[in-house]
Amino acid sequence: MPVTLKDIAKRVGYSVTTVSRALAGYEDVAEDTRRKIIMAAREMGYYPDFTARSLRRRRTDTVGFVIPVAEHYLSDPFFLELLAGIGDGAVEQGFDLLISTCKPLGSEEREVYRRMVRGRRVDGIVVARTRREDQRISYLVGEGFPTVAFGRTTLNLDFPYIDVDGEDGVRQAMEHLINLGHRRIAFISPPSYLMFAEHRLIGYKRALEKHGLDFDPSLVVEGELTQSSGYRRMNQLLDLDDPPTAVVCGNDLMALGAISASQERGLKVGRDVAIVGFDDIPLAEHSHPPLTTVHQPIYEIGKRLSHMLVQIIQGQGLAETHTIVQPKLVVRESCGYAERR
Amino acid sequence: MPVTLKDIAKRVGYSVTTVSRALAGYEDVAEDTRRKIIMAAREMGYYPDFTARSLRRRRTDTVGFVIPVAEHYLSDPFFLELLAGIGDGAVEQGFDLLISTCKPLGSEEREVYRRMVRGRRVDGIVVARTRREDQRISYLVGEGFPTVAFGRTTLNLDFPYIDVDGEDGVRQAMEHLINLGHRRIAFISPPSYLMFAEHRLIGYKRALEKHGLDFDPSLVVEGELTQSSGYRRMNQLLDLDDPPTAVVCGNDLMALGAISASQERGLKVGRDVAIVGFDDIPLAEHSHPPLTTVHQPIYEIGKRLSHMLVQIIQGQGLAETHTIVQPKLVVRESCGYAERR
DNA sequence: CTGTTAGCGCGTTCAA
DNA sequence: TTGAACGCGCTAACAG
Repeated sequence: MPVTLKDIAKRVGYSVTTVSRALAGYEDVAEDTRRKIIMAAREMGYYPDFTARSLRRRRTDTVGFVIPVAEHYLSDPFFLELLAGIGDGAVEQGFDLLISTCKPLGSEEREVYRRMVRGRRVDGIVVARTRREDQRISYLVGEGFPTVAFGRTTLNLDFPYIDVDGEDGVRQAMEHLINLGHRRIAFISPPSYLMFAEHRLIGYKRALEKHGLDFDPSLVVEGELTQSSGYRRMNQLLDLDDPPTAVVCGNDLMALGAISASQERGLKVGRDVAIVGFDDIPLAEHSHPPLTTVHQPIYEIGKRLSHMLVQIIQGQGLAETHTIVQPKLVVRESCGYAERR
Repeated sequence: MPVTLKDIAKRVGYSVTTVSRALAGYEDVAEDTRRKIIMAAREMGYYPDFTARSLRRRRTDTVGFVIPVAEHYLSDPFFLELLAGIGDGAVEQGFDLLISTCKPLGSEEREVYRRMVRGRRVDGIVVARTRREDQRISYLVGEGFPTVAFGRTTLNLDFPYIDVDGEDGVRQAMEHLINLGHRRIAFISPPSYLMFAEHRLIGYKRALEKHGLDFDPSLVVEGELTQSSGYRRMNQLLDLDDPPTAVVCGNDLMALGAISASQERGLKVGRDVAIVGFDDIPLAEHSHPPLTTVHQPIYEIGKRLSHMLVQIIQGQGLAETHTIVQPKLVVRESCGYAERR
């Protein structure tokens, strides 16, 4: 049986109240009494009951995060990094992290969020991979529940977020490819229901426009952020009568798939075809050839989101509620730069 | 303000108790009463308070998992898959998942586990990447806390686990390489404090022995399960006066690093040098060349661990408490098999 | 069938 | 400086 305040009280001969206050560090406890109580607590191995404390304080010191898992299980290192950032950020502030996984879109998802919110399971929620009209956000904001998001939405709602300027990221990638002489550049887009698909696509289009290149719809295909879908989409692009010489991918995983597809056809990536990713997951650096990609500081964003969320939970104002982070193109060899040196 | 049982009771004119029972589906409530109560609850948007319920029932319906993060953040897809498995398995049984991250070994880790256990934060814990003398296990078992592990230990303690037969996995890899004609085979080991490092090393040694090959200590180096450490260790091996022609790596990430290192030196992996990994993370299939590796069903193991844990929590007996899963070599191209066909 | 009584363990009045 | 009383929201034993 776990040791409770009552047990300590009985042992030292003080009331539960006094024990509680002594342990909580209240000033109105005699030094001597406090010492005795703390000693006893230590000896008896007292540890406050989390549940009871939560009920009383009306907060759980826990943040929630629901991982949207598209396939039967997830494999995108993006989430692992984000998770680590959120987790570490939470821990730094004395908060725990409650995780659920759930297929995106659909009623099950709604239920998962309701459970967390209405069951007062957590004090706040981090939403990632925002959607254009994100029902999760509208629900959470509607409930007045502390929420922060990685990404924007098209909703006319004010909520705190951090987002990466995907438009600019893709623009950087495009400029680089265009400078290298590419004219037929394809784009393997993330699923279009995701908000960042739109930003990245805009970056693609703007860059074409700016350099007087035509927009060819057959060069834009939609993938599912997985390697295998990148692989399939790349094959599709290479099957075109007039295939692209360069491809910008919606994330690194798809870029890796695209590399595989190219290599299987005997193309040398970086020479015969240029491939650029987005995210800069740890694998990107170690792929073969190393992947040129747009770096976004996922871990740091996760950590910062946690900090923001905790601030909101604790009723402190936020200095910045809408942060746009500038990503940065990391040039490696998959687009041929290295060979030109 | 959230709606409570009391609010409903006031509205329908019954006692809190009756409302509670009606909602919980007890039989001893008049059909008519139940209907009214359920209607009211629905209209008012009632949702049970998780914390209060936990306090009363003395259980949280939550399982805990502490991710051991060696570097400043984690990047091994292994954990993501395991996490997904544990999470899905938990959800299937109506349990939530509480996550913490923590550097392995050291006092901070002990505190994290104490917090979960003594604070009755969770009902049970999953331990992964067991260590030879795993203090986490001895602590948890000592506390009599529901625990399951992915991996064995050298401790003389009885606790439920699932483990992969790493010895046999490496044996399979070695047999394959030896059959292909390799005689100088290196082993990039996981950190030796990990239990599975030992099993895999034994598999390596036994295979050498069985085929009458000498054990050369300079061919065994210890890595840290990351790509960059695989990269460094591989370089070290290739710098030997008499470098190996084949390398078995302690996990896929290190194998990917080893591939990079080899390629940077102009070696063609699969022809000039054979590389085998362990895990079969999704990336393995898509690396270039595709990685020959020992497959272990990480997601399924995670799920099964969750199921076992919940069974223990609910006081049901376990059919199998010590499960050894047989891994299976997946032959791809990094060891040259494909070129021999 | 329904209500009363009685906590779960903790923290916050308020009075002594 | 300390303690008694009270309640967070829910559930369980018991009585009627």
